[in-house]
Amino acid sequence: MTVRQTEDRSIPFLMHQIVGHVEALVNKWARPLGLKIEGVRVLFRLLGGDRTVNELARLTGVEISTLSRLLGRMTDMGLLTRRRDEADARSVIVSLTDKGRKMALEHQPVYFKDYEDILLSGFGTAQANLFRQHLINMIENLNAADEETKPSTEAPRVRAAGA
Amino acid sequence: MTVRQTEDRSIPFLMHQIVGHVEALVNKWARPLGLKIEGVRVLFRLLGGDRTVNELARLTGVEISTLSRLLGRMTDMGLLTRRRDEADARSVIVSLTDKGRKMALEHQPVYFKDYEDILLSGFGTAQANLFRQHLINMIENLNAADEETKPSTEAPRVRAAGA
DNA sequence: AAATTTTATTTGCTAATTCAATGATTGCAG
DNA sequence: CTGCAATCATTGAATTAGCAAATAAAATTT
Repeated sequence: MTVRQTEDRSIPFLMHQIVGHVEALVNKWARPLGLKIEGVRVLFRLLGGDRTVNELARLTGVEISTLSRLLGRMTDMGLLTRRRDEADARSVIVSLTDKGRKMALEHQPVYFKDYEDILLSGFGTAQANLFRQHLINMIENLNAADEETKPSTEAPRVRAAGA
Repeated sequence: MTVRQTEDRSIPFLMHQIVGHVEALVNKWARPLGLKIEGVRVLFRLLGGDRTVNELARLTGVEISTLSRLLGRMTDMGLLTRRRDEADARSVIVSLTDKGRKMALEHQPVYFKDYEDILLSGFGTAQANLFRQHLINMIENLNAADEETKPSTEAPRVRAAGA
């Protein structure tokens, strides 16, 4: 099994391996709950308060059409509810049901701590914090790279020419 | 878009975001080639020599049945070939065709360097190396965690150390 | 205010992904 | 040698992903 025998030490690939491994662990763990990692993310995210579908997509990294259907399934499971936003009827607000909240609270420590602890085994506090900061810097780098790719901030006006 | 507005600073989640972002970039880049990131990984991996399907699955992190079908598609595209291993007729050996090798060589620098450079922007050499080492340590931690979970067999089945 | 554009969510369609089952081959104990 | 378990790869069937189109409600222009 050991994913060791690799010549590819590129950072993107190493991170891919780690993330894949952790997500496999989470999936395995969440299976008895009838969820996969995306559902787990939604569940715990909602613990922080109600969200619109759009916000959830941004916050969990799940593609929005995928998320829409996932929410349907989780609603069927009785874990959450959807209702129109009265203030802006385009939006749908997603909330946990009591059942969903109970499930989330019960497993919260495992999800938020255990997997990180496995990764950080042998790391000192300072090291861990530095590492976390590096990750945050990388996200900023990626966002910056996106900006460069699409410098159309000023005149993106595309007149509807054809169909 | 900026994936910034999140309270979740857990390391698994941060890494998930980064990996997702990078993979989206690679997918976008690889689209004109008719590939997605899994195909790109297979292509570049084979540059290091022929591999069995099993080895490729391990080395690329692609699930094996997914990989099997992916190899079929890439074979249809003329990028690689499959043949039975004469020594062990259970295995199938995958090789690049000339076309596949040419494609890989042509794009190798982009794949192996550009995305890492984006992530590491603003990092010093020492920082980058330290970060890389941390990632490697994390992979070892995950492998160790796997061992604990399945203490079934005493004998560590470490086969084919250096294929 | 009518027309147009933008934002928010859902759905249709196609392709890809997954788990589980199968077929084929090898390794090994008796 | 024979039977049984393990390994390798593929495939069947059901699920899921992701793009684009559809629907609907604001926001903006004219």
